[in-house]
Amino acid sequence: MATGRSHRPATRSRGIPEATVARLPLYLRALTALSERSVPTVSSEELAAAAGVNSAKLRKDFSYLGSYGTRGVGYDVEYLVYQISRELGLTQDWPVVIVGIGNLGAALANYGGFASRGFRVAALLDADAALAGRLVAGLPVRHIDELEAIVVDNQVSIGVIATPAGAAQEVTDRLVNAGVTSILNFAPTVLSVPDGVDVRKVDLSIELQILAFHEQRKAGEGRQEPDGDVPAVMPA
Amino acid sequence: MATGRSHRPATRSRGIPEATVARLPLYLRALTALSERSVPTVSSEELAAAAGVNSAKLRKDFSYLGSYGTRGVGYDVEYLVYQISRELGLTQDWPVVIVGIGNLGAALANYGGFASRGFRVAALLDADAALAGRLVAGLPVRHIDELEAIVVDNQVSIGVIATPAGAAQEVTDRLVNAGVTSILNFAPTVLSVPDGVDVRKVDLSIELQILAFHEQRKAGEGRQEPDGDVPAVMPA
DNA sequence: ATGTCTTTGTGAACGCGTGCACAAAGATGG
DNA sequence: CCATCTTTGTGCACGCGTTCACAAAGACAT
Ligand SMILES: NC(=O)c1ccc[n+]([C@@H]2O[C@H](COP(=O)([O-])OP(=O)(O)OC[C@H]3O[C@@H](n4cnc5c(N)ncnc54)[C@H](O)[C@@H]3O)[C@@H](O)[C@H]2O)c1
Ligand SMILES: NC(=O)c1ccc[n+]([C@@H]2O[C@H](COP(=O)([O-])OP(=O)(O)OC[C@H]3O[C@@H](n4cnc5c(N)ncnc54)[C@H](O)[C@@H]3O)[C@@H](O)[C@H]2O)c1
Repeated sequence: MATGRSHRPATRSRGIPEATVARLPLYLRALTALSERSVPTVSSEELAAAAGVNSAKLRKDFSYLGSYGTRGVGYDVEYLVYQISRELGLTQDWPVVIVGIGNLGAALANYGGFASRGFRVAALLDADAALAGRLVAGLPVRHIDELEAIVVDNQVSIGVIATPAGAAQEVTDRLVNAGVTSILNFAPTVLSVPDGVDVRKVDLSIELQILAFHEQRKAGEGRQEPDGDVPAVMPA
Repeated sequence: MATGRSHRPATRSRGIPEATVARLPLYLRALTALSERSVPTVSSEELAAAAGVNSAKLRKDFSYLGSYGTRGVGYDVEYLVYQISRELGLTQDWPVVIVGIGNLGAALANYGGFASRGFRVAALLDADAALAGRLVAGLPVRHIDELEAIVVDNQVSIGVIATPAGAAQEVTDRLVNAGVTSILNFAPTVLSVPDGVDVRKVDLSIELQILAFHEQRKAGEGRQEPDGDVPAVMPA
């Protein structure tokens, strides 16, 4: 079992900073909207506003991809859509398995934005035998025993985990063993994976707690915390 | 309408760095698990491993909260649970409304991890009149018209948006107008909010695209991109 | 061709976050 | 009371990310 180092030091793959990679999908979404309205070109200022970022940041981000703009005019929308799609690897198909078809897993399976960008749900997996065969979003739920075969046969490299926290590590191990190298984890656990496997997590509970922190600050504005006001428990 | 600057420059509220705030829930989760196993104390090394972070980082994070450790021993688990909870504002109740009770909204409503940490679902709201009154996770779905009254009456300060993208900005405006100052957005749109309102977004599609980017890199290992291989479309 | 005007692409400065490495603090045992 | 051993708390250096500000590039009109 690997130590789950999962924190590569901001890998900067071929010179594209991680922070930039995380924003490319945002730009792509804004550009796609422009494209649908048949807007031919867009300035960094306009596009930045649409994506909710600073325009200098956007220009610098694009500069990592190459010089795709025209001074005095802006960026060609279609061309940029293509370049970003290619950079993100969206010009190819990515088979995905979803494991754990409960409330969340079923919602994910039904999510339209999945297929829209080259992500194809190859299979839905669950340990509950009672679920097996049932159709969710038009796909039959398969039993978890079939995991390895499905991953290998469909060359699945991306797995989505929506099982309870207790099962997440075991599912991860099986996915990784079968050949999956990218995992999107919705279960509230820290996953251990070998080097070379990417894990991203989505954690509702953490997001809410961060909001609560700032909310508390807003409420306590001006009022000074006594700070010595610590009841009861103290360490030996 | 405000410009939706939502990016405060790493606010550093009362000296606690934003990056630290984002990790506190992680520590809290690990500590809670220890607490349930009645472990009295824990070293920074052990806790860091459980939370999947560097131990020096963890110690520095805790140092922002105060000197709660004992050299040669470690940290008192219960005490730390209390301190972090207090810092995050989890010692009080946070009423939350969920807007858009479709696939995702219903899954969120059913999510147990919600109530477990002081977040109480005050109401479920949807525009679909056919849904009104139906029970989801034991709560009746209320019509969106009741939004303002519910927010005011329950002093709701946190809103969760799970509507289609097209409705998200309008829902946001209404929430903010009614007094909500923190928003967790699941719809794939950039939201504009006035200063003082926090927005956090959860975007499945973006996460997948980031994974795809790295996946593509792994696949293309060694093989050099010709880079001049750009078909068809070129800007004038 | 030349000048003007717009917008890109980037050099440079700065601030935040991370991790090493170690001194100081305290526990523990004799 | 002293020595030893463990573990914290932090000074420091470094690298990444952000933003400003501006020179250069190109479009467009005359
Ligand atoms: N529902 C939410 O909104 C939400 C939000 C945030 C996080 N989460 C997390 O997502 C996960 C799923 O949440 P949910 O509400 O859908 O739970 P759920 O109980 O409705 O669904 C879990 C599913 O996983 C299946 N499962 C259990 N063990 C399995 C295994 N070893 N292999 C394959 N499948 C297995 C179960 O049969 C079940 O169908 C949980 O970890 C939860 O904490 C959920
Ligand atoms: N399902 C997922 O896994 C998933 C994942 C990522 C993002 N999202 C996003 O979350 C949102 C919801 O997804 P979903 O799959 O639950 O969609 P859904 O269509 O199942 O549910 C949307 C719900 O919002 C309600 N609604 C529409 N307009 C409204 C309004 N103005 N006010 C209040 N309610 C309104 C609809 O009646 C419906 O019940 C979408 O924006 C989607 O892109 C969903």
